[in-house]
Amino acid sequence: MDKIYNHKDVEEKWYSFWEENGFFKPNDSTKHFSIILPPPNANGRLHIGHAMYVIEDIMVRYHRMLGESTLWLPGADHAGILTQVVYEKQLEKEGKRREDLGREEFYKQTYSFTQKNKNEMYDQLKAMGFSLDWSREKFTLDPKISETIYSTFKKLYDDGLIYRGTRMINWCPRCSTVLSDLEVIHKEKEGNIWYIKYPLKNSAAFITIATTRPETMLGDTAVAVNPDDKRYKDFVGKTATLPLIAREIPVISDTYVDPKFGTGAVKITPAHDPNDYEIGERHKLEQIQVIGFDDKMTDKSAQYSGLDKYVARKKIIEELESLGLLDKIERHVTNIGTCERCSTVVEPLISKQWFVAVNKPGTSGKNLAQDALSAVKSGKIKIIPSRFEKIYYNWMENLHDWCISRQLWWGHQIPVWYKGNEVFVGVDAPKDSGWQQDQDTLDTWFSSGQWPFTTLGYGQKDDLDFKKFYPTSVMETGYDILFFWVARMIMLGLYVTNEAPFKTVYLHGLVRDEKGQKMSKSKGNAIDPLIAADKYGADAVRMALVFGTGAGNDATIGEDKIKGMRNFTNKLWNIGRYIIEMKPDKVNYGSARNDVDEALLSELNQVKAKVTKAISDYRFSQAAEELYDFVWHSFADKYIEASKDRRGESQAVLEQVLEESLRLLHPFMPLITEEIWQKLPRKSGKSIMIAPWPSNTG
RNA sequence: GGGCGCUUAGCUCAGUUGGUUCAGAGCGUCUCGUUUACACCGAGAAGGUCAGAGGUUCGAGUCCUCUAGCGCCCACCA
Repeated sequence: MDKIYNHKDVEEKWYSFWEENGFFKPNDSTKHFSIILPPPNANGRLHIGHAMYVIEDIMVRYHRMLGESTLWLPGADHAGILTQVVYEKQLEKEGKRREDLGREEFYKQTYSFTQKNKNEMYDQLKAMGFSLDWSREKFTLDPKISETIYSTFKKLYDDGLIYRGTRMINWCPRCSTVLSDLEVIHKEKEGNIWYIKYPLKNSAAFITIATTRPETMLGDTAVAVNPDDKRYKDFVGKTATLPLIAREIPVISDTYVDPKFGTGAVKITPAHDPNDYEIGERHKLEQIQVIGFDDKMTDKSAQYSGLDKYVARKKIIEELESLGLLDKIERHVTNIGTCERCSTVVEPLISKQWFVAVNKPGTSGKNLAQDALSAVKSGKIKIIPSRFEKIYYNWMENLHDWCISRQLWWGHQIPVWYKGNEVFVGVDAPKDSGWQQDQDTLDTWFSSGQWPFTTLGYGQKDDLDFKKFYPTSVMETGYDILFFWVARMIMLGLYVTNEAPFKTVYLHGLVRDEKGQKMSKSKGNAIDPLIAADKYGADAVRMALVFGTGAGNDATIGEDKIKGMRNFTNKLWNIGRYIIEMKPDKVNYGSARNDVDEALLSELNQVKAKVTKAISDYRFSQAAEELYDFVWHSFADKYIEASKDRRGESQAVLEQVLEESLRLLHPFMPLITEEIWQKLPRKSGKSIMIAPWPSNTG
C-alpha cells in the first residue's frame, strides 16, 4: 500500500468487478427496494447537478446491504424540444437547416446523436461509481416504451381526457412549435406603454387606449371599458375607428377592465392576447390573426403585411405620431413570456392542438389533477422536504389543460391518423390505405411522465419487473422539475396503473459554487464532476455533494470542499494501511478488552444507530458527518494513537472497527471502501457491496 | 398579485419531537510539532448578544407575531 491513496489505481477495477459479478442486479429477496434514475437528456454531457444521483446510490447501496432485492434502473431521455434545438444549432454551424435534410433524415441523424451522447453519459455515471443495473437500461424512444406511451394516449382519448381543440396557445416563433404554459418563462422587461387615440365615428372625440403592443392594434375588434367607469359611460355602444386601417370597432363594457390602469380603456385583440381572447369569446368578437406563425404580419394586416412584427410596431408608431394620434409614451415594466429553451419572445396565437383535460373526470371517473392531489394529501405519496407539498397543492389546484402536441420532428409522433373527416387513434397505424398520421409529436414530458412504469415493462408480456418493483420506493430528483416531471408522473401513473408511481419523493436542490452562485459554463464557475473525480477521486466528489446539504436546499460546493473530502479518503486509506500493513508480528486476537476498547466499541454502536436512523430518515448529510467525525476523530486521532502502546492487543478491535466503519461508509464512498475491505485479513463475502449492513446485535 | 424560503464563527453551512453533553463542522487564521499510518498529518488557540423587536414557556437558534435585508417559485392586468 502506498503512503498516498491513488484512486486511479482502483476505481475502474472495482466497478468492472461489481458489474461482472452481477452485483447491480436485484437478488431474489421478497423485500423490494426500487428507484428509477431520472433519465438525463441525451443531448450533452453530464454536469455537476447529475452527480446528485449520489443520493440515490446511497439509498440503493444501503438497501442492498440490508439484503433487500434492490433495483436502480438507468435510462436516458430523448428530450424532445431541447434536443431538437441543440441538434439544429449543430446543423446551423454546418450551414444547414433541418428542412434541408427532411424529416426522416433529420430524425435519423438526431437519433444517432442521442445514442452517442447517451453512451458517453453512461460512462460518466459509471465513473461516479453508481450501482445501476445496466442490463435493464431504457431509452424513451425504445419501441416497447413508445408502445406504452401510445396506448396511454389512446386510453386518455377514449376516456375523453385527450381532445383536439382550437385554443389560444403559446407559440415559439424560433422553435416553430406550441409550448405548454410551463415551458413559458416570464421575464420582467422594461418597455414602453403607448397611449393611442382612437377616433370615434361621427364625432370629434377620441377614446384613448394604452397598450404595450401597438402592432396588434391591426387585429383589434373592440375597445373595452369597465361598465362602472363614469368617464366612459357615454362611449359604450358607440363605434370607434381603428386608425391606419379604418376598421370600425365597437366600444364595449366588461368587468375585466381595470379603470385605474392606463386610461381605463383597453384595445381588444382576441387573436393575440389571452385576456382579449376570453373577452372576445364573451362578446362574440371576430378573431383577426395579424401576426403569423413566422412572427411576420399576415395578409390581414393591410399595408403592413409581410413585415416583421417589431418592424411593423416601429412603423405603426411613427405613422400614428405623424397623424397626431399618439397621445404619449410611458416607460413600463412588463412581464413577457419567453421560450424556456431558446429565450425567444413567445407569441400568443390561436391554433388547433391536442390537449389533456386535467381537471374534469373522464368517462372512467378518473380525474387527473384531483387524483394526483389526493394521493399526496392522503399521504400515499410523501414529499421531502414537506414544504414542497404545499407548493405542489398550489400548482395542482390551479392547473389548466395541458397542451401536448408539438410541431417538432424529434419525439413520439402523435398516434392519430386522418382520412378525410375520419380520425383514427391507435397504437398502430390503421391497416387500410389513405390514412395520414398527425404530423406533430408529443410533449417530451408526456412520455417521461410515464417513466416509472414504462421502464418496468407495464403492459408488456414480460412485466415481472413491474409486478415486483412498482410502485417504486423513492423518486429522487431536483425540485426544479417538480411540476414538469414529478407532478406529471403522479397524474399519469395513477391514471394508467391505478397506483401512485412512488411512495416517497425526495427533492434535492441546485448545486451552486461556494459563493452561492448558480454554476454555468459561461460564468466559468462550473465544476465538471468527471474532471473533479479524475483529480480527487469519485468518492471525494460524492462525499462533497452529500456533506452539509439538506433536502430541498441548494448545495454549495467548491474545489476546497472536494479537496477536504479527498483528504478524508486519504485518512481512511492510512488507517487501513496502519491496521493491515503495519500489523505486528505478535497479535493476540483473544486478548481481553480494556476500557479504551470498550469505549470505542460502544461509540461505534451509537454511530451505527445514528447513521442507520439518519439514512432511513433521508438525512444523508447527517449520516455522512457522523461517520466522518467518528472515523477521523474518535477512531484515528484518539483510539489509534492510544493503541500504539499495546499494538498486539488492540489488533482485534482495530480490525473490527475498521471493517464495520468501511461497511457504514460504503454507500457514500463505495470505491475506496471496497479497495480497503478487500485487503482485510479477516472478512467474509466476495464484496463489501453485498456485505450486510452493520447492526448493533454484534 | 399570490406562495415559499433564507439571515448561526472571516467564508460555506449543519443544528426535525424547546432542556445539563447546542452554541457546532469543514475551510481559513494563529501557535507548536519533521513521534516509523497519514504534512492530503498531529496537538492546541482565537473567533458568534444564533438578523432585529416583542411574545409563549420553569426554560427558545429551536414555537408564535411583527420589522429589515436577500433569494426563489407561481400568476392572462392592457
